[in-house]
Amino acid sequence: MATISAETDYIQPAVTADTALFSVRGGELVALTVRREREPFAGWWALPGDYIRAEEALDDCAARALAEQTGLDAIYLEQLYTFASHYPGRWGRVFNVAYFALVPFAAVSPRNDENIAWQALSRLPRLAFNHEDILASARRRLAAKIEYSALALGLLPEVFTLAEVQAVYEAIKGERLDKRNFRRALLALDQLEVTGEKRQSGAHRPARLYRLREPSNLGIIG
Amino acid sequence: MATISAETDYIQPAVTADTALFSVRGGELVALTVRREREPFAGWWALPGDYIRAEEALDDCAARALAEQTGLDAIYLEQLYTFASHYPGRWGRVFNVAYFALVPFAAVSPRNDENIAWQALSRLPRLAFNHEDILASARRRLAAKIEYSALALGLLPEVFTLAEVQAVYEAIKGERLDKRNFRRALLALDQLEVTGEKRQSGAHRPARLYRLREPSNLGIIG
DNA sequence: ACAAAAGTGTTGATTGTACACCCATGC
DNA sequence: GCATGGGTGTACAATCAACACTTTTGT
Repeated sequence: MATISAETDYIQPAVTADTALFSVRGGELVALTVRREREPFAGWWALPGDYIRAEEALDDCAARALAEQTGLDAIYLEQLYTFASHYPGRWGRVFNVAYFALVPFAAVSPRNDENIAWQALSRLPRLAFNHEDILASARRRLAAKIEYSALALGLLPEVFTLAEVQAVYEAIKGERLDKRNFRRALLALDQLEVTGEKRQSGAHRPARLYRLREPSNLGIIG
Repeated sequence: MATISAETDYIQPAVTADTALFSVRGGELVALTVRREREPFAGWWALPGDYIRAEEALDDCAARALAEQTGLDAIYLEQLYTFASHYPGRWGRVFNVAYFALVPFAAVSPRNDENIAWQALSRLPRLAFNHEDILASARRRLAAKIEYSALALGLLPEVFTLAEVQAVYEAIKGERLDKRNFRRALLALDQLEVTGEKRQSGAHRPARLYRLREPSNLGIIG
């Protein structure tokens, strides 16, 4: 490298992994936030995240921060983008490696804590640092990925009705979908199987319950 | 953040931006490498890259390293993935923010230098660090993106024949394409215009020359 | 005249989209 | 018996994939 800068030139920044964790509650897309205790941005809502440890992998750091701060274990975790920020003064240079994660709705709840909250994406409060940008970016990725993967099935509990799946897709895409076309396409993925059970919920015909055939391969379909 | 680690816990790593720069030469997909002068991996081929400067943006760092080390200015540059490596001893923790870039073939040449070389992807030498992984990852991204964007047009010189465009796509996808279907789909993007000129190259009918209509919007089509 | 790449349309298969009614249940 | 969400099929449009011959040039 002919023109590399002098060694003293490169800086010693901090690196964090921060995760945009999505779920669906009551037909709305929601993201998990935790309240910051320390400066900077003490008292603000922020995405769960932490400084990376000395020998830790990035993915492990994201998963650890999530578990420590919220008690949740994501069913899907994927690196999203790295942001470089500069906070003058004692905080200096910070790199945020952003992650994007999903948990099944209603399957597990975060630790009951005033300082942990699901935020509806449609009524998002101001977030610390650049976390609103991270969340927006993660949301675009999620919307893009559900078009060609079975990823959204990761937002579902163990057994579910097809109407629930459709509600998840509608929450993510922000539009209504045709019931017959949706069900046809969904079942064509060949990822669901009927349990044989039904669920009664109101004064109408009970819905068939489904589960994932292979709990593993949510990534790309095919 | 209830359980955040003590401040002394987080580490002070080095951060680099490294770029997988693609082009097409003689119908083959090629990537640019530079020979490293210093340890670690002195003498090995590596992707162009550098440590980030104190107030530099990541994108700027990638572009600067490319310009300084190869004299090239990429027509397209996009962040790809961040890798965390650990090199025991004095090198310590390094984060590589990988970039993915394109330059037109034959449009500009890198500085003439023994220590700069285009490598055919089909005959890639061993690379320093994890740069083979970065290159493989960049190649997957390129292959995925050309399916739904006009990105590959960035690999072309200012004027070009449709056969040349097809050669670029075939090099990236690693398969032969149908001439008629390819041309129909390409022209349907509505990004090309005929120059009126023709290019004679051998004992056969000369080919019409095209250029990009809007040199700007290679990203997503539509 | 022949070799070599340029250029050009049609057809069938697949996929996507729009759309309306009957079913099972609780009250 | 009526209100409620569950469940199903068909027809048309759009897109994709396969395929072969004529044109222009140099030798």
